Amino acid sequence: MGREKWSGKYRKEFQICIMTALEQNINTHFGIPKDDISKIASFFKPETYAKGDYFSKTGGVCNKLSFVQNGLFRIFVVDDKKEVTQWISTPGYFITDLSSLMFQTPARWNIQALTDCDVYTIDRDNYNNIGRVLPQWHELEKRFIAKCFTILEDRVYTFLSMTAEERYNMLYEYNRELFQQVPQQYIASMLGMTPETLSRIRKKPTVPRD
Amino acid sequence: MGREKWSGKYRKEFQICIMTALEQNINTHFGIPKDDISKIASFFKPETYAKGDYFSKTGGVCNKLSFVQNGLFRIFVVDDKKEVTQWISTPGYFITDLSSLMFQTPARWNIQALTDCDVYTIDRDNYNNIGRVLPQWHELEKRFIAKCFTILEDRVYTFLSMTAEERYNMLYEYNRELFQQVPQQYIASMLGMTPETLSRIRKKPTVPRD
DNA sequence: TGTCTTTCTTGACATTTATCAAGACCAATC
DNA sequence: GATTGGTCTTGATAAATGTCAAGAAAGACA
Repeated sequence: MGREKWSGKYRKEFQICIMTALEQNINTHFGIPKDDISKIASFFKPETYAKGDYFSKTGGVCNKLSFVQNGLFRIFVVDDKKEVTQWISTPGYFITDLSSLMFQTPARWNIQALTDCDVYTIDRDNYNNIGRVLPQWHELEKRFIAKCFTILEDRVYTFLSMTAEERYNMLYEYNRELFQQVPQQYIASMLGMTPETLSRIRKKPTVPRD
Repeated sequence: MGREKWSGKYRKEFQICIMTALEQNINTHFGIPKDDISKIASFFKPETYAKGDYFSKTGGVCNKLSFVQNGLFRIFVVDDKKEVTQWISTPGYFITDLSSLMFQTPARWNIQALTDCDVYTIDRDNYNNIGRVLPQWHELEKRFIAKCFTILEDRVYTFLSMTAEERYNMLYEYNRELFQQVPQQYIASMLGMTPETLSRIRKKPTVPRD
């Protein structure tokens, strides 16, 4: 689906729709009044990425934060000519290179669109200004980042205590659509195994797939 | 060394000394005026833990945040009667069960003193009040947690891209004292390998130890 | 539709790591 | 100074996972 579609009436509807999803997301993470939610959401502007476009590149500076409305992004680094996929972002999640956005340090991750994507974006200037418009902002964001921290703790735990097969099962239960949407080699990398190993795990009759 | 020592003159000196270390730590993380640093530090009260004491237990609620002045804490969970060590906290670091402190949910981790420990502690009530005394607090804490997030990202990356031996080498370079101070089985677990594997890695002539 | 490219699967084999069990070491205690 | 409990090491073996190479399948595109 080409990007030209997003214009005129379509663009308008897209915008309304995405705002709602973004507002919903903000709502579930932060228990705050509707007004404030709209205030926050109003800082975000619609953007599109074509398949293959980079949202962020290692070494550059990432100066935006985006809510993914539609499409998939892959977060990865290139290490000795091997790519290591750290995560795949699906609709409903935010993407950014956190340390780069917050401390203006070089980005640590490549973030690339795996498909055509619709996002809602806030740039650094506006990002730095939310706190003035909405005094609770820093506290809300603190809580949000703390949640992300907790998720990463869980992720570390999976590597400390689970086998490759167990990690596969966990991801499959949590997000089976992913397996139809992205190349398995990326999922394998993100699970800390080779594509061959993932393929073999999925072949086992005892293991769920598709 | 018994805990009775921490009384009278000793207690006083300990307090001054720990404050300095805490203030120094705050200083390196947040570039803020001396006054504010002291203000923050003044919320923290000295405490001691004896070897084996629990700072936090899974299932309970963790309602404090502590700065480790002296001694070691182990963060772990019990999983199918096996213990999984997530991390070992050394002097200069903060300990807490973040999600439990922040959201008052059940603690996810056990945090136990591996040695007699001196810490500086803030309880939940005071923790929730800092923001009123020091308006920038939430932003500072947000940045601090974001740094912790980044460290965890790196930790995930080590599991995605490195062998057991490489992870050992990395930790050994970063903190070789640890190997003299805590049972190797805990370090092995934290590195995602069995004690036997760690022992064999350390036996190799090509690998640094002691 | 056919061609080209990428991704997935499979097999054979190598390597890494885990498991189990026994003994060595070390430090605390009576 | 023997005993005990905990930890570390070592060996034998098994299991899990990685590597390399080839072919199959699936998608992308003209």
